[in-house]
Amino acid sequence: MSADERRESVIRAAVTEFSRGGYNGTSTETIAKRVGVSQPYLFRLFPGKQAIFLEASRRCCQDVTEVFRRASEGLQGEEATKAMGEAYQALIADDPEKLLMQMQMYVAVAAAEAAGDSEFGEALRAEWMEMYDVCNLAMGADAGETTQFLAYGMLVNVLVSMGFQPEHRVWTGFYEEVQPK
Amino acid sequence: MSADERRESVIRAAVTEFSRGGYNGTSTETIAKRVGVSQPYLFRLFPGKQAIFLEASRRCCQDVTEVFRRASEGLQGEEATKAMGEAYQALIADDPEKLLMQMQMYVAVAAAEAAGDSEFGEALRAEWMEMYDVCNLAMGADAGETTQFLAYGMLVNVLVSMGFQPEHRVWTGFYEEVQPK
DNA sequence: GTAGGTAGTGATTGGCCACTAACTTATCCG
DNA sequence: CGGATAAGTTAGTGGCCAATCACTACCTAC
Repeated sequence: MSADERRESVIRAAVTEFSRGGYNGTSTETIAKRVGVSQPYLFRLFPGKQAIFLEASRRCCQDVTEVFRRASEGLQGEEATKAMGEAYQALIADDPEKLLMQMQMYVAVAAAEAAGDSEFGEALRAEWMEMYDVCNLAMGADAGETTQFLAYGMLVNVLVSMGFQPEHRVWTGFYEEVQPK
Repeated sequence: MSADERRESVIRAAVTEFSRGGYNGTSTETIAKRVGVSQPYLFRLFPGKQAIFLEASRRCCQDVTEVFRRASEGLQGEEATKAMGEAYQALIADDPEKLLMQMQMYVAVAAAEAAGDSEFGEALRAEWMEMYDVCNLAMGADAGETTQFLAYGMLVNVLVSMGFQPEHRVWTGFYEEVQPK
């Protein structure tokens, strides 16, 4: 297998593992095992652990952005919002990794920033803004709408991370908002 | 100093340190240093590291809940919403720890849940619901309103964690929503 | 066939970290 | 005084983990 192909599979494995354990809670050994490769070899493919995490985060952002882009393709306004919301729900349902990895990314950026490393955060803020802009475009460049849409998305992320089951009363406020009027 | 007083100062130190480094990125040594006590002594005051993290998370939730409770005291509907929003902004401004600790809590619960430990998450879900209920009460038990309020709060948390500066265009959507009309 | 590049491994290392055990001091009370 | 109880320490242990180094196996082109 070529190095590029390996890198690709490392990134995929890293998303899975980091999404569960976070940056500090995931060993490079764990990732290597999932890839089916020796642990030292990861350091040939990437300069270090942080670089792997960065690529995994980036990939995760890009995947979510792509879901939004496709869902909103050719649509506008309320229709786009609805399509994107549903697409995100579907994404979460069969790939909660993506959601958890986002959460891990947020705290990792905070930690890096606190440690004086701004490059890491800068790269991921850029990635995040790409997602923002895709949403914003679909919403007809209405910043208020975009913000609201993302706000609900973030609450979903948090509630899922916290392990609130779908039947829990904490979710009732969503159905009211999404369907009626 | 009595053990109870020490425990109290440990919790406060733990909030500070865990909010920066997260569960796995913060050593008990770091916390002990901040308290001004030897590291092994922490294990006399608490059964283990996770217990310290749990108490720190709990405290953080309670503090935020208390801010909401006080801000909304005697108010209702839109006035309560506004007061709580402003109170939260103020809290973030001079105590970003609280916000970061929340984020750390979310991913820690996800990790614990993934590792098969549901007690930890259950305790923190209960704490979170207390906050939810305080908001919900202030909003006249309108689940839709409550959800929306918390959704914006979560987006704020995420954007601050990600290190977006106040001047960044990502924040424009907020002012539109909060002030005009 | 041999020279060089590419994919990959085994062994190791230095450092950290949660947690334990055993010891020390100090205070309070009869 | 004496002894119990509570606060706190020093020293140590076993385990993990990121990163490095030196090595092997294979392929390709001359």
